Amino acid sequence: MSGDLFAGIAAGSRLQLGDQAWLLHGFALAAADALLPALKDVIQAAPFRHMCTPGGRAMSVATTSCGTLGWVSDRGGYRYARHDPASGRDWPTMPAPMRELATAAAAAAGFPDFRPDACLINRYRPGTRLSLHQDRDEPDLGQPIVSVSLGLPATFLFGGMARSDRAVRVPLDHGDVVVWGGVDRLRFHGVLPVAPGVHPQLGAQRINLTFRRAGPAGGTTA
DNA sequence: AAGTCGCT
DNA sequence: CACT
Repeated sequence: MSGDLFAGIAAGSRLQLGDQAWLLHGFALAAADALLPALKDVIQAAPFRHMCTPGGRAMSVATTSCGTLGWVSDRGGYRYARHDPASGRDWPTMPAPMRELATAAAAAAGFPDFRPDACLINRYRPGTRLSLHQDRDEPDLGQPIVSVSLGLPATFLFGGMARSDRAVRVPLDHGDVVVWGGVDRLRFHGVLPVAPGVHPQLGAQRINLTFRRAGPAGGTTA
């Protein structure tokens, strides 16, 4: 079973998920303590909310964002917005410890010049999930996606270029980071329903940070 | 009418 | 499966 492939991964090891896709096991563990207070401030300024898909259904996962651009979804589609539609205000600034972690993780995975301007923050309570999808709303697909797992464990699905392609199941724990870009940038991915549990630091939830470059290539969105 | 960062 |  695929779980056996991942069963004995040492902290700090890098596991290749594709030509340009990596699981960096435990990469965020050291940074997590500095990250969590900053994250708490972000969430206070821009609370989690349930967005609707263009199909008109509410996502089970709750989302918010920080950075100069935030990911939003409604009946009109997916897009990046400069303002939080719930408040009309700018998204909270991306805290430096978050940005630096993302840049370091990208570099460790072979993407040395990652400058994220958006961080989508997803909150998974037990039972919630995210079905297979592509991240394709960013203009510069040369920049990777950096995904940081915090709190409860989950099973990440890493698929192919078509939704129907078989997906690899990747167990993710608090502190794990997945990076994908280049030829793997548009691979379908998702998260299986999160199992009930309580994490010592985060309680009954998993929080995923996905860092992206959502503004123009190389440009200074801020 | 193909596709759904959907659900059962 | 049902909805857009």
